[in-house]
Amino acid sequence: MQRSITIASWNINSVRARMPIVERLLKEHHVDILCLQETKAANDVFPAEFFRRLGYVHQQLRGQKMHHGVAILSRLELADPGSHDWQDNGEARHVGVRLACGIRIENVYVPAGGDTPDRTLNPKFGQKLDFIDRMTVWSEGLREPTLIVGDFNVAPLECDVWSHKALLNVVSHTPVEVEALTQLQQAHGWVDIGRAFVPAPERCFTWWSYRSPDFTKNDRGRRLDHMWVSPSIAAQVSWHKVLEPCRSWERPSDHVPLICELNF
DNA sequence: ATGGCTGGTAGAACCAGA
Repeated sequence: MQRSITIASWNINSVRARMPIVERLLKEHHVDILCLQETKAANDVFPAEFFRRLGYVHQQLRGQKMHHGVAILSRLELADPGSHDWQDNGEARHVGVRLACGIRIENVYVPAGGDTPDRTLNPKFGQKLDFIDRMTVWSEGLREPTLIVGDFNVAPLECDVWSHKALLNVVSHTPVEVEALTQLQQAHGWVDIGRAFVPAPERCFTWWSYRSPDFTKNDRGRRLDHMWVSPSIAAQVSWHKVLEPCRSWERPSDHVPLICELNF
């Protein structure tokens, strides 16, 4: 068995629109397992053969037409695939697998939550909070060593956004979302790999809006994407990076990849 | 100046993202 495994996570914002830069990521970085979110492709139009040719012959696809969709592409064998419906409406937002070493990989796309941070005015915001609450209940019962990655759509710390004050009432950084994510983290003692390797208050954004003509100019980023690991295997994570340069690649996603290595 | 853009799908003065 391999002594180490490299795992990447990327909200790709349409896998079919990003095939050149996905290929670039996989060729420039040693990635054993790639977790994608927002693939925007039903399974029958997912570019499975493209990934097979790159060596990612083990695949777990959880797609749907138009929106959402997640996938795990792997050079290593994947076992016991599963999918939680934490949204409770059938949307394709989670897929999980077990690796031969016994560790589970869970790949999640938490809903964005709409514009208004009030569940009485905006049902999508309530769905987001309920989604996180269902993940919390799941985490409370979790016994297997697990790495959970994905677009959590919450920037929890003050230093996880370009301006804490400006974003306090903006969905992704509101106190109620941060509280829900904190409860989720505590339910399993999840270790935030991002902040373990880039300690607060160091800048660590993973998303920049498309709306700015030059995202580097004002640097109005947020840390929405995360990798969390069970406390029992936290010491096995040897390094972690946020691949910020990918935001400047041609025809980019608005999110950048996260990558970490697990040792045995 | 948190939408100024981007994608999918339809063929929209659409929807969604966050």
